[in-house]
Amino acid sequence: MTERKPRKDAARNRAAVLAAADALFVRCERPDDVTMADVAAAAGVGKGTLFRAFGDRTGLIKALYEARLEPIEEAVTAGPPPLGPGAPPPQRVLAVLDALLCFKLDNRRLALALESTGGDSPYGAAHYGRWHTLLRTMLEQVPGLADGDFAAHALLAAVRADLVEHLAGPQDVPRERMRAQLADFTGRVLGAAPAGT
Amino acid sequence: MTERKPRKDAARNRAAVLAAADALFVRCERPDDVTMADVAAAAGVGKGTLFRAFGDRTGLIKALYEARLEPIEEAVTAGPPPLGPGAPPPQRVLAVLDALLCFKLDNRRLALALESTGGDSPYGAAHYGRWHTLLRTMLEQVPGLADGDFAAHALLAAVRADLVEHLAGPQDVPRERMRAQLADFTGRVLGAAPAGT
DNA sequence: AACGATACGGACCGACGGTCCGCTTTGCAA
DNA sequence: TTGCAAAGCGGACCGTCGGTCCGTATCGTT
Repeated sequence: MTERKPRKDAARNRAAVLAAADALFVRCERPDDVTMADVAAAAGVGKGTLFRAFGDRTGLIKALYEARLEPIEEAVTAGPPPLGPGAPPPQRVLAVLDALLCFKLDNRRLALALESTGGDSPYGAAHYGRWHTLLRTMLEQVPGLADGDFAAHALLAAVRADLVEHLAGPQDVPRERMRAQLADFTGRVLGAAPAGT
Repeated sequence: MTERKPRKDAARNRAAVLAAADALFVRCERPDDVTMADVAAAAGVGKGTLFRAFGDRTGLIKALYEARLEPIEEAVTAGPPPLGPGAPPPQRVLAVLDALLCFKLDNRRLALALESTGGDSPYGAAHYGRWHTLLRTMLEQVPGLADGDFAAHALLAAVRADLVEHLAGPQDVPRERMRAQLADFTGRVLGAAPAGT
């Protein structure tokens, strides 16, 4: 309805901006020494173009983030178990959180940029709602868990970008160790009692 | 050694700034519509004074935060159990996290300001290290918990200011409910098997 | 009283996110 | 091919904010 196909140059510029921003975020130390002017310059584009295409800084970061995240969301909604649907809830929760952790490790700066976008919290972003709903739904199928809603929030908090950055960076915790730690922690939440049914 | 007693007006101004900033942070919607100029004006002081006393914005917020936090740290290090030393680790972990949650509920805007101080993450702040060490130490005495270090980080992440804000604000979760949720979640981490010894 | 040390305060600066508007490009249609 | 309106471009420009600087006022000591 309200769909209007963009002009060719607009599409090209949008892509150029995304690519440039991506590269800049990878190379930067802290996310906010990538300025909008930097991105525009690196993309060979005026600032006006950049802001028209993405609205504001947050919009640009969100667009980048969603683009990177898409394969994972695809794998979760339509891929094979244990990530995809069909796996028993506990295993799938483990798998989803692990995937999320790996994603943040692979996109540290970008995730950091998104979550530390001053002003609005990460909890306003659309994708957060999706992850939370998914986790909550699965957690509610775990017997004995009183409150899936809060548990979902808390588990997601365990893979927040700045925590991951803190551990992977200054603390120098290796990737596999972090994954194991997270899996252990999550396992406890899912039911520390190893016996069952 | 490097201690020099401050001049009387300096001390008075410092106090005025702290009080003014405190009031402004309580009344504000988002932490960054309290500007340094606002604080200076509200305190009846020039910007120069403000920056000389606290270094920068982060310094001011940290000073405020630590001041507010002091009673709780006191209660933890020297008060009666279960918050103070002497309580068995699981109960004390519960008590500490509950105290922390209540603190963030009572100081939402301030905590938010501190943790969203763009640039450096919350993990650089001194008090974070203190809480983490305390929790880790206690968690390591809980049997079956493989990694107290990560668990401590993850539990602290569950009471992060913006999560608390998200739940208490937009989601309108009542205080007591949040406390119960956190306690339940923490209990699971500590050992979901309620039976035992 | 007088004088050095200390602190004050607001004009000033540089940076950044975001806007505006005259000019260029695009793509449709005659 | 040419003409033309709409869509898009880009960089000068703006307001705001954190932070600095330095001439002036205050303190407290002798």
